[in-house]
Amino acid sequence: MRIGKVAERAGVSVRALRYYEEQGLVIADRSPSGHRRYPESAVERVKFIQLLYAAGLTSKAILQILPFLDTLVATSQMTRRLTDERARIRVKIDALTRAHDRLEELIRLAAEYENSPATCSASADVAASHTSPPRH
Amino acid sequence: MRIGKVAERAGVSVRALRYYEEQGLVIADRSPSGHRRYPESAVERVKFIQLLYAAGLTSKAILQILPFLDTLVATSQMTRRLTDERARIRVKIDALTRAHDRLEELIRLAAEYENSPATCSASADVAASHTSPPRH
DNA sequence: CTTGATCCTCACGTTGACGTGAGGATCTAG
DNA sequence: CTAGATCCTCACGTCAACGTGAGGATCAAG
Repeated sequence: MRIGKVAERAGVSVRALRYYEEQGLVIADRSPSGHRRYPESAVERVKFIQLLYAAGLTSKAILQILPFLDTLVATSQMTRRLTDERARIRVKIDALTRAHDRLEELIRLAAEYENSPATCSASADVAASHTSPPRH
Repeated sequence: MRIGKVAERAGVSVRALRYYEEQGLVIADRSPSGHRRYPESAVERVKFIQLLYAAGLTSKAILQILPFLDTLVATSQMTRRLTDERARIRVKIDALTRAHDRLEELIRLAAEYENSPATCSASADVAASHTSPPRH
């Protein structure tokens, strides 16, 4: 498959695919004229790479993990990498969840304000609290 | 309070605080000699800013939201900003969760391999699947 | 009064995952 | 066989949230 088709089917840019090759994430052989040729499996591989990028992994970290997809051989080091990244993702999910909940709290306040703009100033302390439960 | 103390208590660098001021996120008045003076409330404010940064918001986006913390006046535009950012965070949580689950799947495979390296090649298709459930 | 800690303002450096032409070769449909 | 689509390789640009000195003023304690 040519690079444009892979890009389209995987939902990334052509430039991104060249970058992935540069980083060693995807290997493409070449046609006699030098054009990249990808196997069908490249599409799923790129989607997986995108998944990890979206989770905040760096290309170096992805490069450490990809061999497992190819060989399914799990050294203890590979297992540790996988669990380490999973842990990192968990931490991020927790941080995002805290931010989400905090925004939700503010949105509730905003809704209260819309219902009765004049009588909401008593809730001002809630906006300043960070983790503590309501202390009225 | 001086900048060093705020940095320490909020868990950020002095440079970060200067940057926040540059972005209009935190206002500090100055001593006659030009040193920044922060109110106590600055610590919580900076922690809130950090929370939003950690959730992937840009300083511009945070700048749009901060006035609500100060005034607790919710225009319809403000409410929309809050809900928009909450939605964006949700999307990120979902993406992270997908990556997390995928890694978990791989970790299970790795564990299987460790238990019986020779008999696991039959699971090779699992590593290539993306969203589909086990189809044995 | 002095000294070490803390603060100030420029202003350039860093990092990662690409974007964006420049300039040119190759492919493919009609 | 020709033209438009697609591809190639450099190689510099981007953006955001700071890091990192340089060079100098200010503060707090003894």
